[in-house]
Amino acid sequence: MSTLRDKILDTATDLFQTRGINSTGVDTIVAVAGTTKMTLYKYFHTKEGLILEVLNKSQQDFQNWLDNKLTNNSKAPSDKIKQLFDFIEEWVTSPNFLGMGFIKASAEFPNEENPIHQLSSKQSREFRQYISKLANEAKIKDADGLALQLSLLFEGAVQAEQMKRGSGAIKYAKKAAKLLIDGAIKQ
Amino acid sequence: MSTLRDKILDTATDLFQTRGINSTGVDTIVAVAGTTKMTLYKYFHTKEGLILEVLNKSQQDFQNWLDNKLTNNSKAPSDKIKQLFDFIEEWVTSPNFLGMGFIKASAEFPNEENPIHQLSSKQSREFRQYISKLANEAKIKDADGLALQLSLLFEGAVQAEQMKRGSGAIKYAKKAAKLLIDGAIKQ
DNA sequence: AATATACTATACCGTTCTGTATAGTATATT
DNA sequence: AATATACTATACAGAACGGTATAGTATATT
Repeated sequence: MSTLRDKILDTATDLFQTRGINSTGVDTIVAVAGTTKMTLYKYFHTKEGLILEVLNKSQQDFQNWLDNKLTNNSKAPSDKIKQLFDFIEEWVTSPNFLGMGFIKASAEFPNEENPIHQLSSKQSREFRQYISKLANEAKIKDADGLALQLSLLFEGAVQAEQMKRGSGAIKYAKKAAKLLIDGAIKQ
Repeated sequence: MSTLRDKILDTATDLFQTRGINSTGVDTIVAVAGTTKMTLYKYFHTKEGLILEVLNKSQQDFQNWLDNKLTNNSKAPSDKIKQLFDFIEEWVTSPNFLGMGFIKASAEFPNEENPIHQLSSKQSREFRQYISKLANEAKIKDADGLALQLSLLFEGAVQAEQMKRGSGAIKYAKKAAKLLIDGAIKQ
């Protein structure tokens, strides 16, 4: 596997997050990555293809990181859903945090017919299903309902943090999540 | 007051929401509005100026609409915060709903130094303060905390609806909001 | 020594972008 | 009749956009 391909992917990921996708030209990407357009277009047939790969890799990285955190720290199977927002807080408050790819992408490509919007929407749905799985393992009755609510808190908190770094929104999202989870367990 | 200026403003608002801000050129705006670039640049000195005015007007319209709804329907002063998500639901599920301007704009202009990002951030903060005022009038102790949590639910639900129209997310946001409000009142 | 692979360098194509310059029309005011 | 105002029509400047064509280099494989 070429290391240049990864370099382009990583550079694009960073630039898309910090400058926006539409505001980042391929000339900028190759200049920062230290390569040329010919190489970029060898690995990624179009800019749209590159964007889709960036989104996929970002989401995979996040999901893998979160799943490892939860797996390595939970004793009982019902611990995971309770610890979820602890690790989300860790992720959001990390100095490396640049935002959530699919949230920004869906805003830049608002048309539901657009492949980038569709991928974003799919990733959001899959993340919600992941939370739903955690809720099910914790024997929560309305697992899907709780998962949807937690995902709203999550996306709201990420949105708040994207607007103003260090907003502290995640602290309150965590509190709200605890209340909702406790309420759902007692049912 | 010129009617053409308003026509340009309305057209830009619609196009920015449906196609994205960066993806909408001024040529498209004037073509759809049925005028010319000379007229657009007479009223708005730059595209950035137009964007800022579009965001301001959108937010004013939304806030006015919401405030009228709440004022005309609340008997006791504490009713407003309880009815908040009823009207948010009405707004989100309306066929005219195209998303929240400042949420999309902040994603398209992620740099916190950017004037458009800064306006978006300010609008989000002001909306949270508005909710905070409602919570205070309802004699809720941690009014700011509750307002922040409700704003996270709000932005999360809007985000969800922007990703997939008819997601039904607002129903669950409403339930969660009721739980959080009741919890905050009992304290 | 010959060949394949990976990559660089550079120039270019056609299009779109924001913004302006120039000239002309239609309508209302004085 | 003269003038101001609002607007249209069109062409263009200068830059940036995505994407390609051509030629050449450096390295490893056979």
